[in-house]
Amino acid sequence: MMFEQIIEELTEILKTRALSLFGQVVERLVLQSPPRLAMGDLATPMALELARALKQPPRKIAERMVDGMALPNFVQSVTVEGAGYLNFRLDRGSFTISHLAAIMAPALSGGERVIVEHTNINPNKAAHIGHLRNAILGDTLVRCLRWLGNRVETQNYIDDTGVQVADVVVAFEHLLGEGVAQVEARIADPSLRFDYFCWDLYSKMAQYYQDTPNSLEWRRETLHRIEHQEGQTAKMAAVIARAIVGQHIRTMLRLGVEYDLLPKESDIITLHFWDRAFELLKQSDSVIQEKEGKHAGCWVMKLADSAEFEGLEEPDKILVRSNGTVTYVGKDIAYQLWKFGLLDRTFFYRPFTRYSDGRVLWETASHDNPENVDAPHFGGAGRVFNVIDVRQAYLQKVVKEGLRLLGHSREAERSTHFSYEMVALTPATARALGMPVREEDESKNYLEMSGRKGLGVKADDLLDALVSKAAEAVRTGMGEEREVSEEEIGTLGVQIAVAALRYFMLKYGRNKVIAFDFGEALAFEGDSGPYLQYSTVRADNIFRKMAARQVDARLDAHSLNGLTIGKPLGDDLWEIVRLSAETPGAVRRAVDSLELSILTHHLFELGQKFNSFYHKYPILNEPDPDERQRRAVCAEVFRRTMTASLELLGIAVPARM
RNA sequence: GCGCCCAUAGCUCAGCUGGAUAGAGCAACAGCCUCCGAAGCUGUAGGUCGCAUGUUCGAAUCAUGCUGGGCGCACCA
Repeated sequence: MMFEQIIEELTEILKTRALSLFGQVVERLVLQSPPRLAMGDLATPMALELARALKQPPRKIAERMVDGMALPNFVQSVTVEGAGYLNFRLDRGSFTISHLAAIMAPALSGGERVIVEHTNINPNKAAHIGHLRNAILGDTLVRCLRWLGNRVETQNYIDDTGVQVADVVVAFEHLLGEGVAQVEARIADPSLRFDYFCWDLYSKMAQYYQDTPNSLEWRRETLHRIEHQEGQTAKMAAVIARAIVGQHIRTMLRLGVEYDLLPKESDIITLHFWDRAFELLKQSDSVIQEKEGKHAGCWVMKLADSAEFEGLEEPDKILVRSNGTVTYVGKDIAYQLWKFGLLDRTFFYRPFTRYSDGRVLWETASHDNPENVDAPHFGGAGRVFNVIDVRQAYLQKVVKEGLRLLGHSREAERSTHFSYEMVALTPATARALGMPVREEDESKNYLEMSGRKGLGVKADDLLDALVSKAAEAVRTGMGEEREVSEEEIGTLGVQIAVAALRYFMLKYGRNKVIAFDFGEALAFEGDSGPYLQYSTVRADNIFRKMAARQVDARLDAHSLNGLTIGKPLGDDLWEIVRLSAETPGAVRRAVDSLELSILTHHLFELGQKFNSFYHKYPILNEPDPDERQRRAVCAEVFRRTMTASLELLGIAVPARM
């Protein structure tokens, strides 16, 4: 935070100076770390920009800027370099000592109420790696937003009345001829992975529809019964959805992903959220019923007038079908209104499960119940992030436009679609999964996963593979002299596997399609989560060894008060401190741009600098106590920064590696 | 057809609101474990930043137009 403050003060000083010396108002001022450390710690090309307006050589302007300039705390000097850059250097010693006391301190809580909706997997089959990208992006965003002081509520929306659930119900009833009791028996059967079973069943059903088009009538009937909560069919849908959601929650928990609330579509229907939203939309004239044409009888939202939707061949979006049923977008508009507290009704709640720390994961309910009184206040946030892949960009725009048409343009502005590209499979991976790859697909870089075809890598399968590989690495890496229990190997294996997976999903820009390849996902070297863990464990080991050898690191709170650095830090040491100081800025930039890869990339750079330092500058064997102290401070800065930052990524620091 | 996204080293990607000599990882090659544990480190090699024009003191970054690829544009979600 200190570094950001210095940047702020310096920016202010420079702007004021430009105004008083040259009468120039500088709107935006670039002030960033120069490309090489020799050029100082912060630099601005502002004189180059001013040169045009002032018709003076940039260096001359720079020299006038510098002459007699007052500098903020910790800024030691300013020089003019290159074509006319202003380069600032920090007082390395005093900065390091002050920085150490405040590394990665979270912002004070009490900020804005924010809802992040993510995961949102159809509860009809096992989660796959595409869902993992969603959940990991969402969860990491949540962690960063909280660290920045926001009060965040995490929602995982459950579409328990949709076509996908209906299709599995159809398969159980018509393909297998089973009823609710038999489905419940399958769920209770410990030898069966119910979500895996449904994965296969769902793709069989899709195939059946294709071979026997008449069977689509089953889907229509089933969908209707589910939506109207009729009989055994609706019961079965609820039973299936609940069991699968439970499994999804367990899968995500393996990665450290937790939620606050599971809003269910069935409750949105039962509690007539849509009816209310529909009234509002009709009142505002933003939806009309078509009397003729191909949409005759439908209620549509007219989008032709909005600049956002310019050029669309079909500028109208159907919200209510001619048979009177509401589309998904309609329900989503109602849900989005509720999130902002703009719908004059709300849910009932009941606990779905309890996490190991006692925190309750709530689900919505359609009726009052004894536990409802204990539920916290949900919804009514000031800002909403919907983590949904880019293919739904158009629908998310429609939802946003719905808010705007209802006069809630502020909320529309504060609705953010956190979009990201899909996870696809390389042809090699698809083949490895036993999927026939068509000849025309062979030359492609990647193939889209398909739930209907059963083509995809299941989340738990990938995790299992990662865990066993990590455990194996622990086992072989430990050597014989060390006693490691199987239990500890298990723990370490999971921690390392999760690090590899979370980092893998975060390190790519969100607009990049990830062509999933087992080899790359299983990599523990180089630009990877385990690399960061390893570097941190190394730092921890240094201090553990120090304690064991009775060497006082002199880094406790008391010693730090009187700590002096002595000689200034050399470049290799200082670079670590400066990168550490830049980390909060990296978190902020990552959240502002929704590019979480900014953070992983920054931390990787920090890790590299540390590993390099680790080899070059031994600490325990350094004879000079002052030099040893300087190096220890550096290692301490690193481990505190990395430990706190890994927490933001949902990555644990293992006890050993 | 219209809209959005992508194109940077052999492969996978960084490159922050335009700024100083375009950087990593993997793969390749050459080194480093009696020395805080080699999941590591050091070095070598590898680039017409898809193409063209333009804006600018300055363009991988901005604008326009191309080329190639992906995704959307359902009374599915």
